[in-house]
Amino acid sequence: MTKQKVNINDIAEKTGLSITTVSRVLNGKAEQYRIGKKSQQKIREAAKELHYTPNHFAANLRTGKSGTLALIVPSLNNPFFAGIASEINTELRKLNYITIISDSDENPEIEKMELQQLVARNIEGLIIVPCGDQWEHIKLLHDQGLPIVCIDRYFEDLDIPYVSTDNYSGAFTATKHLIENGHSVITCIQGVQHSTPNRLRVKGFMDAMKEAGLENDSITGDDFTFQNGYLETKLLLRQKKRPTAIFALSNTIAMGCMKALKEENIKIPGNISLITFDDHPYLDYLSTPLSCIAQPVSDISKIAVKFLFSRIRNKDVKTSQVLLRPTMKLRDSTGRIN
Amino acid sequence: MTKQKVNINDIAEKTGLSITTVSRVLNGKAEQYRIGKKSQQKIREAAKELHYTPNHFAANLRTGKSGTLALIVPSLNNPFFAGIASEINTELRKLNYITIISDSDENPEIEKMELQQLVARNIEGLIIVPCGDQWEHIKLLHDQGLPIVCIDRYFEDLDIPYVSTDNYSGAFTATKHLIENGHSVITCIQGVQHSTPNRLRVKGFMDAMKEAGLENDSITGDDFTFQNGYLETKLLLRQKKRPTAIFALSNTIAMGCMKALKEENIKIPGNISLITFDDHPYLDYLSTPLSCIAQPVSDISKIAVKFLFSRIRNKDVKTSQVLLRPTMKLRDSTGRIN
DNA sequence: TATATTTGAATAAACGTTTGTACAATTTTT
DNA sequence: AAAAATTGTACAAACGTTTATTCAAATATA
Repeated sequence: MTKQKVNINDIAEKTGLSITTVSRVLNGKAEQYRIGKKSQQKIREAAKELHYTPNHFAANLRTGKSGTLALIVPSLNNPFFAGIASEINTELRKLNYITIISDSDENPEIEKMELQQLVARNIEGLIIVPCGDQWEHIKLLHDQGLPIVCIDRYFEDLDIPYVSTDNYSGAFTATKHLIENGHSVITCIQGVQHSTPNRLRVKGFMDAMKEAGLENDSITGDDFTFQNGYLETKLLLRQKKRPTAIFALSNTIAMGCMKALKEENIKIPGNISLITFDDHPYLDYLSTPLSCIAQPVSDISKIAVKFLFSRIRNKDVKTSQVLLRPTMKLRDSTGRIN
Repeated sequence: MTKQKVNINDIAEKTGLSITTVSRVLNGKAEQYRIGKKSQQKIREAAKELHYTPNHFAANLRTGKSGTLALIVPSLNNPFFAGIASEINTELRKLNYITIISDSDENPEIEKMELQQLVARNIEGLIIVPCGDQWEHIKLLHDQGLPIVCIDRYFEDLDIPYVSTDNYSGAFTATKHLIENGHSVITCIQGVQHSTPNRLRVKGFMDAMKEAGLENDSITGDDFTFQNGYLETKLLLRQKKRPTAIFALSNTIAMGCMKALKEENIKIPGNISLITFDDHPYLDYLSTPLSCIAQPVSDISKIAVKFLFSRIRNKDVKTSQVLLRPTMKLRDSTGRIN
């Protein structure tokens, strides 16, 4: 209502200089083009006075650069991903980029559509937790030169950079811990089956079992959700041969387990032991503080950003792929059995 | 590397039609401008074949419309805001808008800068949880015609639309519940003091106390954080006259309380009762399941989106401001005292 | 003094769209 | 058969920047 948006032209008029000069000063290229000190000051003052905000659309149309990065996660409702989103968002802001955060809702079709949208918005880079086992659409963008890094979930056989947790070793450690405490009938409740982290966790679990000479056919579940954890645990408890320990492959799954166990009035770790992937502040205050394999969320985020920028700044940097060691946090949910 | 980006011109050339015609067809204005059926089909085919993706920057430069909305929250790390962000993000996607989620880190300066950035990106609307008590920068945009709706926190005296919880009644109810259970020495640990929800919650607390004829000088704290809850509880326990109940004004604060209480080996609700604002799935599984005043997060988000769009579609709709009733969820953390 | 160099700034073309206006060609009406 | 209306499409300007090129004035050099 008051004034229309101020543009570079208004400043040019007000100062009596050309828009070229204004643009250059405002872009910090004053020195490079030897704009006089006085002119510089006049321009800067006018800009401030008129409350000038540059129009990114115009600038980006010209330069092709959008100053925008994207992050796609499978679900912001999962505290693990929310944490990552928060970290990355602040990291990227520091670098003067805006981040568009998208939620694929664990649905590859939505992921593809979002990606389309983002590309149309000329994103300069992408950090993604891919939610399916299809990689073509991602690979395509990568080949076209868009800087991409996968986090958490990734594609082992592609040369797309990634940073994730050493899921295998995490799962192996957790399982071994249970075994060392005398458990031999252990059930693993898994998440999205085809995802790399899930596969490696399951492998870690199985290898640890095998190493101990235990049979390991007890792997169940199919989603990183509360519901999955709840349902599978309910079913588990109806089995003839109940497990003495459960290894939940995520935070959310573990919560579902707890609900089921509570309903059935089964004590942790008295009747059953429980260990989970992913840490969370709440875990410490549960009726039985939950032991877990904690992923280095903050490091993952920071390294992902680093990888992304080395790509952005130098397109033909060689692919970096890294797995970070998780740490086991023992609390009270895993007990000894004889 | 392969092909450069395809534009409307390429399609025009390929079809032998003008870019005007191409543009019109691709924008669904074919009928309006009576473009022949054959031409339409040729254009659509060519677009598909060439993998055309429109350049939003160019389009938006021309139209001034960005197809982008923004959401600013004080902290994505707070599960309450993460939940809201997730909800809103999916709601807005359904409406074919992209959402830029920003985190002001509870810092008004950052909030202002983010807002600047967002405005430069021509956002068409804003949903914000303002983090300070300054409203000028927001009011300014609102007056300039940018559709804005505040959620959770808002400014009572301005005519900016908002949707929030009836914090007063929530706090009143919670306090009354404690009083009815025999508590008379109750401490309220508050969050960001100047924020409207906090003020109203404190008022609700005080009024309930007053109504019961109890003195109510026990209000402490200054931040919606874990640390604040922890520290204040620690201090509280060193007082000569310990409270028998604590009313935490947020989820995060309550977690801090619990940590402190645990450290001091004080049982809930045996030695002290605890009730908090904000619900969370975890609350049910804590050593003592936590009673709370649950905010209707999903409704808040949905209504906010609705308000925003009525503004977007009709600039001079009258301001809507609404307060939603919270519900008290009684679990085990509040006990009777004699 | 004439020429070369430096300093400071402007002109104009692009970026990829959208859209008001114009205008032939065809069909309908008079 | 002439005039009017309809149909289908194109031209060209605009959106707000950035930037390659050009150029005048001031200063230094020969």
